Amino acid sequence: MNSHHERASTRVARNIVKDIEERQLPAGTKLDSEHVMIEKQGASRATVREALRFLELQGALKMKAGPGGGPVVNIPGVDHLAGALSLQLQFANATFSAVLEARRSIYPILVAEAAENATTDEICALKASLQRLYEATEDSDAAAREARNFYELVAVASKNLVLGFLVNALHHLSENSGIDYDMQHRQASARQADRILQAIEQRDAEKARALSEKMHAAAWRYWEKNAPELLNAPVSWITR
Amino acid sequence: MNSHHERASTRVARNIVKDIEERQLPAGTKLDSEHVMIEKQGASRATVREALRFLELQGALKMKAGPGGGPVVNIPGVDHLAGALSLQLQFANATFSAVLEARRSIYPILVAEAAENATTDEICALKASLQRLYEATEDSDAAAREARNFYELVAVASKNLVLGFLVNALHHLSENSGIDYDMQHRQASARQADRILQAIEQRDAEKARALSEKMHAAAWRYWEKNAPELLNAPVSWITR
DNA sequence: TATGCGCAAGTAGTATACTATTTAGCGCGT
DNA sequence: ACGCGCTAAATAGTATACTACTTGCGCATA
Repeated sequence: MNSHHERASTRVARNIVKDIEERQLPAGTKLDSEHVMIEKQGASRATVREALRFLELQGALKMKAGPGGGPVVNIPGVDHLAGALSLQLQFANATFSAVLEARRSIYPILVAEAAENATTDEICALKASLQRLYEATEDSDAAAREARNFYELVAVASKNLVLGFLVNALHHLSENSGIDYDMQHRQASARQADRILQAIEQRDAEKARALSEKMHAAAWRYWEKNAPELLNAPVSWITR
Repeated sequence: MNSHHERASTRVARNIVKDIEERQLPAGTKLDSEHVMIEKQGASRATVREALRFLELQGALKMKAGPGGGPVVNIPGVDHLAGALSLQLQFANATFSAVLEARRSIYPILVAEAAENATTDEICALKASLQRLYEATEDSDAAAREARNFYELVAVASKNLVLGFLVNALHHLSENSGIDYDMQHRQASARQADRILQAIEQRDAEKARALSEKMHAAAWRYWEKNAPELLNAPVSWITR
C-alpha cells in the first residue's frame, strides 16, 4: 500500500504514457488537448501541464500551438537519453574522461556483436556511410554528423537495441564536450572505420573488437594531446 | 538570435542546475523557496514549479512541505536513470530480452575492469557483501537487495563510473520485470559470484570475464525456462 | 483566377489568487 | 517533565483570467 500519496502530476504522466502504450499510438498521433485531459484526468490545468512538460522534456511527446495543434506522440531520440544521462553524471561529478572510458569499454562489444549479427543489407548501408565519411573529412561538422550516423548503423546491425542506445547516448555526450578533431584524425578515423567494417564483413568478431579498441585508444591519445583540459572537465546537463 | 524560443520552464530548470553546479552544493542543501525563485528567475509560479517538478522526477532534488521545507539538493540514484531509460525503451518497443542482452554484454566488461582496478578495501567490501548474499538465499527480497548491493560494489571497484551507472540501471530494470528467482538459482548465483570475486582477487580479468559470461548465460536460460513470457514482455516506464 | 494580406479562432503559455495539506516549532496544561 | 495541540510557514493543488503565438480561412485586389 502506498502510504505516501503519489504526486498528481506523476500520476497524470503515467496515465498518458500508459494510454500511449495500450493503444499502441504511433509517433505523430494527436493526443487529447489540455482541457480534455483536465476533464478525463480530473486534475487542474497546472498539474496536467506539469505532466506534459515532463514528457516533452523526455521526448515522449511534442507540443504544438495553433488550431489542429496540441500534444503529439513522439519517439524520443538518443539526445533525450543523453540529456537525462548527462544530468545524472553532472550530479555524480563525472568528467568527460569517465564518458570516454565507458565508450572505450562498450563500443568494442557493440562492434563485435555487429560482426556476428549484421545482415548484408546493413553492411551495405555501412559501406555507403563509410563512403560519405571519407568524402566528409574536409568538413568537421559533416564528418561528425556522418560518424554519428555510422555509429547508429553499427548499433542497429548489432541487434542489441539497448546497448546501441547507450553507446549512441555516450557518443552524443562526448560530442557535446566541444572537442574538435583535426583533419588528420578524421582521416585516420575513417581508415580505422574502414578496417572495422572489413572485419564485420568477414564476420570476424575478435578482429573487429581489437580494431575498435585500437581506435578508441587512438582517440584517447588525441584527447590527451590536444585537449587534456577537456578530459577533466565536468559533464554538465545538456538540454538539446 | 535564437529563433525557437527556449521554454521558460526549461530555462529555469537549467538555471537551477547551473547554480547547483557552480556553487558545488552538496546533497541536503536547502535551495531557495518557490517565491524566492519566482523573483530571482522572473518567472511565474507555474513555470518555476514545472521546472522543480521535472528536476524532482529526475532525482536532482527533493521537495518537502512544511516549515523548513522546500527544494533540497539530492543526488539522483540509479533508479532515476533507470526510469528515464525505461521510458525511452518503452517508446522503442523494447522487450526485457533486449535489456538482458545488454546486461549480458556489459557486465562481463565491468567485472574484468574490476579485476584490474579494485583496491583491497573494495575486495573486502565485496567479500562482506558475498557473505550476506550467502546468508540471504532463504529470502527472495533480501537476496535481490544484496545482489544489487554486490553489483554496485563491483561498479565502484571497476573505477568506470559511467559503465557502473548503466549496468546498475539495467539491473534495476530487469528487477522491475517481476522476475523471481527460486532458491536453487539464488544459491547458484551466490556460488558464481563467489568464483568471480576470487578471480577479481587474483587480478585475473579474463577469468572473471569468462565466469561472468557463464553466469549471465545461466540467468538467460533461467528466464527462458521459468518465465519465457517475460522475455517478450515490453519494457514499460517505471516511476518508483 | 490566382495571390497575398489580414482577421478570427483555437491552443499553449504566463500570471495571480485562493484553498488544502503537511510539518516544524512553540506553548500551554496536566 | 511529558505530551497534546495550536500555529505558522511552506509546498500542493485548483481556479480563472489574460497574453502570445500559430494557423486556417476568407476577402480583396491585381
